[in-house]
Amino acid sequence: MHLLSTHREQLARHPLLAHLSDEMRTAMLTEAWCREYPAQAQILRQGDPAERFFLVLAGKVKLYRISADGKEKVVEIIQSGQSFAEAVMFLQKPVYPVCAETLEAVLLVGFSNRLMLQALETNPSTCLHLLGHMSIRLHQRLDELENLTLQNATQRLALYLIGQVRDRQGDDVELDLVLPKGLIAARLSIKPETLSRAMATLRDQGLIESRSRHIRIPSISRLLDTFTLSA
Amino acid sequence: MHLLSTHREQLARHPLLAHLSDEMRTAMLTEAWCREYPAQAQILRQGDPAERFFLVLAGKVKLYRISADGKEKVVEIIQSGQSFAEAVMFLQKPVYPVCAETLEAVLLVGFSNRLMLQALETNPSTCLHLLGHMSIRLHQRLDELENLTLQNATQRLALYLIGQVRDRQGDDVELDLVLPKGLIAARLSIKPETLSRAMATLRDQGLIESRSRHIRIPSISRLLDTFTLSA
DNA sequence: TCGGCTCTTTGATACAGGTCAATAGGCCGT
DNA sequence: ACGGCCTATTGACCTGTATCAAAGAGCCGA
Repeated sequence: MHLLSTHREQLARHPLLAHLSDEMRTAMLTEAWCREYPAQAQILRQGDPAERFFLVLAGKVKLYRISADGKEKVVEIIQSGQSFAEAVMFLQKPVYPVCAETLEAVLLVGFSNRLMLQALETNPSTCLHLLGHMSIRLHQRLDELENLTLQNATQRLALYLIGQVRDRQGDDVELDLVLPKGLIAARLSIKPETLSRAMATLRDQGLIESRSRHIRIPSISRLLDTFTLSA
Repeated sequence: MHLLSTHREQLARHPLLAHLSDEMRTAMLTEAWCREYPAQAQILRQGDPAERFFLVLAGKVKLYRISADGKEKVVEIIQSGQSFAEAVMFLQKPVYPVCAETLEAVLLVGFSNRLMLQALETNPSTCLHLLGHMSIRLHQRLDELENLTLQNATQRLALYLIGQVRDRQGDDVELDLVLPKGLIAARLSIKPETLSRAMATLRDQGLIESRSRHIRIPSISRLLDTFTLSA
């Protein structure tokens, strides 16, 4: 694998590799491949046999699911530095449960499931890290299920916006959306039109100000209260 | 802990305990408590600090979440023999993410998270089992998310019914619902009224026959086709 | 057997969000 | 600056599910 040294470091620091023995980590790294994808490229398809899990070094990857009747559900947007498909290797019949597609140019590293499983057999500490990792994922999904069933479109948008806030000091906050609105809509399981109307609603209530991608939240707490108090 | 020997066996066979060393398993079992609950009893509340995970020896347990504005979302129904809250111990700040309540008289065993974590540190094989376990859970949640967003009430009911089928030999199948309809509705995130109408729809289309809790599916494949073919 | 429960079904109506269609705004290459 | 293309907004309408209300259907306990 030919990688920039900055990338090598980034990889070695990743929690899934950091706690391996030196030989194991080296083995994983020598066996790994690294590839560049253009924007809108198919990385993997739902149902493909899963032999690798992945780490995004640069760019964004969209994970989505196609239902029997062709509709698409965006499951997650993987940002640079994050890994995905690490949970698949533990299935009896390892098959990717989602499709993956690049949103922009992407630099991707693929690691062998087989080697990783082998490594885990003698490395409880990495096992525990992975368990922690998957536990968090599991709880995120729970949050998401709750949001989908218990909150309406406007509330989901509000939660999304709050989740996007970088530096949380102060109640008045500004932020820039990292994704086009269409994708945000997909992520929230609503249509772009509905997202548009939801933003309008928040704007009308004075809860946000927005000029294209740039958004100001005059008071996060007020925004939160709106639906905490069943409004 | 005072347990019937049948229960002891059931416990020892459980995948999370079966692969522990004998001393570890004994330690877990001596430290565990076992309790009986009446129907409709609160077992644990969302937000409580999590010190144990649980195994249901008899009865059914409802896991649900309460949102900020008081609405309830049923996350899962735990049947006899299943465990729950095993993923919580890996969080930095272990706190139960759901409420748990008995649906009927329940016999419950509670194991120490601390001991289990300790056991895992020296037992990669159990780690791997747990990883497999959580991986399956994670993928179930994914299925559920897809169902919620991509399928309508009738389709969700159809999938639920198919999932309830015990012996899958033959296309013509009969089954008895194990839960009252109100709970099934909650599990599918719909109102009882809507469930009623959904059943009526399936009945009208000749896809099922139903007499109270007892249901016949003349042709599973036809039932599946109904929405696979985007009908 | 009779009330009095809860669970289920059915009907009427309301509302959120989806769908379709038209318009407006950005961004880019020429 | 122009046209073309993609993204975002706005409007009119439709559909699925929730909601409210009432009536049946089971299932006790007296």
